[in-house]
Amino acid sequence: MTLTNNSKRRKELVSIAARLFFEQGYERTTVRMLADAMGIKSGSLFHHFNDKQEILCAVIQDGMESALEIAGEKLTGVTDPKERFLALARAHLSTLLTDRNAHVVALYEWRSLSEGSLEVLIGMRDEYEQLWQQVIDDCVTSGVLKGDVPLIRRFTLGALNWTVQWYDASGEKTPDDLANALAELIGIQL
Amino acid sequence: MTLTNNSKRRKELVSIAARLFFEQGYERTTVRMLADAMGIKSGSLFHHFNDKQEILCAVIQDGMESALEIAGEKLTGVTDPKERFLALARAHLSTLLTDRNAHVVALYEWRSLSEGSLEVLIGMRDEYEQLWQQVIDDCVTSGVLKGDVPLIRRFTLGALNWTVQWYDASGEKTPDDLANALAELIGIQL
DNA sequence: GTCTATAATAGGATAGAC
DNA sequence: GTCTATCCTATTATAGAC
Repeated sequence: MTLTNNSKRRKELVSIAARLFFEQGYERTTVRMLADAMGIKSGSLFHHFNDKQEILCAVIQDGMESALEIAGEKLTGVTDPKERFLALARAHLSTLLTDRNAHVVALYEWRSLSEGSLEVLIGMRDEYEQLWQQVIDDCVTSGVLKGDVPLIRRFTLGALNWTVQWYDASGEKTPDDLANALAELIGIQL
Repeated sequence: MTLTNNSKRRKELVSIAARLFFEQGYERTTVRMLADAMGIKSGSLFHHFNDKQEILCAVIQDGMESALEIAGEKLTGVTDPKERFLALARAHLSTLLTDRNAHVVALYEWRSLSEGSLEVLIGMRDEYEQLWQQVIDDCVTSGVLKGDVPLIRRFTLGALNWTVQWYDASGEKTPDDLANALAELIGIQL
């Protein structure tokens, strides 16, 4: 069966596709490039996916799942609002800058998805934003932050998402350093 | 002559291209779509531009020029560090959310440029970032902000650039409102 | 400066053998 | 699950007339 299966093989292929989509963008990546990187011929790709955009959908789904998973892990057992904010920011930068593929694609290639794929993924995106919303809401309620919660969430995520454009993994700063610096910028200090 | 001329006609075409690139992205916009929107046949397009990517280069150059120009205007005569920060943030959001085309393309379609076009444009980008660097440096020097200047610049620009992804022009908030809110979030209040 | 016509190729996708 | 072979269409780009 070909339709949305979850075979181990398919997961490997999705992971390779994530890398290429991250490096060159979805539109500039051809099915032949994908097949090459996967070590198969382009025709064989369509045994695993119905079309090219289904590959993108799988990558983005994977990216959202990891983001949710890592965020959940890092928040577990943390109760202080400031610490929860920091944990979430670190989780976010970790999936963006360390894992470095699927989550980035999930953020930047949204527009290339077909209507159908969108529906499935919007729920996951909302769930992830809801996580941020709650954490920031706690900060505002406890007086750690001041202002409009959705706006703070969007500015924060914007600042974090944009790190993809300039972060140099071979530099001195770790993703955690960046998370700390952003928290400090908006007045969050432990 | 066709090469990088600056005819009025060409400027019109660049402006139309900016709109399409903004709406659908560079790669998904075909030369036929461009020609259609311009009211000419696709063959005629190549009288004005040597190839498709030269159109992108022209759009990005236009975007950077307006950004620099508007920023310069809004900063003129403003001396207080806080006010300069606000003026620059407002200028930035104005070219991103009101003008809404070329500057956005300049930020988001960078990767589709060829090596050659890159060289010309990198200088303009650096100049624009230098403007931000100085304004933020003044804020840090005068004690309005605290922290690493390049990092603050990148977080700030990230938060602002990401507004493109979620801003709703038909909503209640104006671009100026957003600039104020961001300034407030990082502790800048007049 | 724009048109028509068309070249040249790249891209996504399919069919059937192994 | 992969290969070979191939189809079909979309796309960028050119040539020459008006």
